[in-house]
Amino acid sequence: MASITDVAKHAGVSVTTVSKVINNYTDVSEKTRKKVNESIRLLRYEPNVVARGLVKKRSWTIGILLHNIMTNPFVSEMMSGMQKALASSGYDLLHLSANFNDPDYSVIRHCSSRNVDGMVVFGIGRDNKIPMDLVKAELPTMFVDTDLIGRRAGYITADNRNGILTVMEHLYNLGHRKIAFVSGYLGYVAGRTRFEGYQQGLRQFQLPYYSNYVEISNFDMAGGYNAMQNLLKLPDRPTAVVCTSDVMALGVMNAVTDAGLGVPGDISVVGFDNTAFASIVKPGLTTVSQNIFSIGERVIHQLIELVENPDYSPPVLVEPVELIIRESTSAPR
Amino acid sequence: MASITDVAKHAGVSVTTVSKVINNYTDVSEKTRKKVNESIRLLRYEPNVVARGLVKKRSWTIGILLHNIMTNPFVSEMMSGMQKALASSGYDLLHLSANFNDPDYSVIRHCSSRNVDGMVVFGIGRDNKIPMDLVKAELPTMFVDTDLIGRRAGYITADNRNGILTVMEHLYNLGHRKIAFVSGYLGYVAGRTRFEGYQQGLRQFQLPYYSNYVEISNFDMAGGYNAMQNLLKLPDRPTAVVCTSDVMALGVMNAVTDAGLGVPGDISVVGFDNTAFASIVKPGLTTVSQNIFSIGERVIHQLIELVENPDYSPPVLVEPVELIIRESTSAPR
DNA sequence: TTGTACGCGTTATCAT
DNA sequence: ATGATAACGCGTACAA
Repeated sequence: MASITDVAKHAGVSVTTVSKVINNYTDVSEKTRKKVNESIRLLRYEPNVVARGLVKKRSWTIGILLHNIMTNPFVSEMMSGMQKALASSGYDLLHLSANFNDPDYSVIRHCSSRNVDGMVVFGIGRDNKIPMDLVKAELPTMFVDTDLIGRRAGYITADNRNGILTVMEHLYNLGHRKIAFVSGYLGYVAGRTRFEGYQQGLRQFQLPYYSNYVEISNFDMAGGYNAMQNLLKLPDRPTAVVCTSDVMALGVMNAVTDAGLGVPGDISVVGFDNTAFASIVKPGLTTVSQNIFSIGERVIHQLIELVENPDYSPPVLVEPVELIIRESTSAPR
Repeated sequence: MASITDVAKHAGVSVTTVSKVINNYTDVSEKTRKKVNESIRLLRYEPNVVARGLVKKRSWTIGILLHNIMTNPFVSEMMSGMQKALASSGYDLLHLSANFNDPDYSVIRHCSSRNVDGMVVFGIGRDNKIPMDLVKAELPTMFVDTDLIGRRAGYITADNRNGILTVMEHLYNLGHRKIAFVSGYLGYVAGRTRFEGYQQGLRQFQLPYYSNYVEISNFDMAGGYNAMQNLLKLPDRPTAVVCTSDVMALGVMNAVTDAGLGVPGDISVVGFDNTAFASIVKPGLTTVSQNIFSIGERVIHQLIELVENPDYSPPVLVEPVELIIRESTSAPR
């Protein structure tokens, strides 16, 4: 690949002049500009980002750290959104290969070694030191689903609270008064805010809070199944179950069916995420749809803004969600 | 972040000596080595990959080009495999932001501008010029599911042919003699080799080939649904349907059910991919499982080998698959 | 065994 | 308007 020197020689000018043309400096005559551009075209020259980065101490690279990719159904959707936002932005996405088990792995060293301009962090909670390291180092960072902010760090998350609130409203309007809540571990923001939505919903509709109606279990089908089995044992069992994920909701539905009961006839079930399952399962699962694609897009837009503008105030973004009503919810018997 | 100069000053040696220590040269005394390493530790020094890359014309970066991420259910699984293989390899994965619509986008320019060491290409077929550009430029490349090879390019794909062949054997042993084939577009290797497996299976068991039993449709649920509707109209309808994807199989199953027939009672249905759906749907879907995680791992291992060894012969890898038997197949009536 | 000098491809500064 | 020169952080041939 031709270098800037080749172009300079070919055009009969200095390297400096070529650089000026590339970077749209004004102090170069139209005539030389044309000549240089012609040489660039002929030699199929492309500036070397690495060399440029060395002097500018930048890389036009957004680093990303993904943990537990496989267990998260949204990775591909989020990446699609990011890909769209990155297209023709001049930035590429650098998937950092981190060994999360290595105790002396340092994101900061990794990033500065590669001159990474900004970071996206997804699936890594506060229990890990990485987020705080990023915040302290004041490297431009956007967290997804981790409510951490700093001088150069913001975050984005779906509007979990309102999502569950809408679910509660939907169920209340159908006539449900005995509504249970099935969730995975509450340590992450997503879980916590969804639980808050549940509690707020109860208050709003003046329903009592029964701790027996709250089941914290594994964040998968089996977790949902077990949780529902417990709920079915209750003397005054709920007529509706709100789950914090579609997979848990599937487990719940199976438990209901296996107990000889029907969904939604005996018990209404609601999921969260609107994964592909939700529309395929029978009965179709009422659930909350988060626009992950949009989250991916916005993360990148915000991050680039943060990178390029030192005074940009790190945003806290809450992405709206939407209730998708299908067949798994109806009025109670 | 401290630079190599800082370390040299701190240790009271020249920059060269520090460099030699970093790169494990033998011509440095144990004493100075210790001294230098101590300084490195104290200053939390990390060599700058960008500067190093400028000198060595490398980047310790594997570029990846993903097209249509969202429509492919395997991205996250493959990326997990790649992530595992990349951990502690020293390489990071650079997700190239390509504008596929831009006619004068050039992978080669993009790669050489960033000194990308090798490329992984996934979801981009021969109808695009990108793969051939890579082959011609002799940039170390591994294609996934695109059977293209070159002096520095190889590919990896699941053993689609044997996968379908195993399915045919399974159905034949159950007693099926009228076996239909439902597939998406046959332009890609995956589709083509699966079709070859179907044909080979027919020959192997001395079954006739009926073109009416072959339905090419859209690669989604609706496609499967429509295909099955056509098959149901046949005077001598099949007793088993082999699909080239789980989603198409779901569509097929729905069409069977909607026609008042049963799976597997009236018609056995087989999918491909063993996506999460397969085990959740009722009846559970008999399908072929590809080990995408392993494909991801192997792609990276091979590519790194290719990058670091100029004489390494580009591999053609076929990843074994496994038949997962569930409830959607049984002996015909 | 250690260090000097140069080059990698680019941009910034300053002189012309 | 143009160019010579230094610098970015590092690797290496060669000299000492």
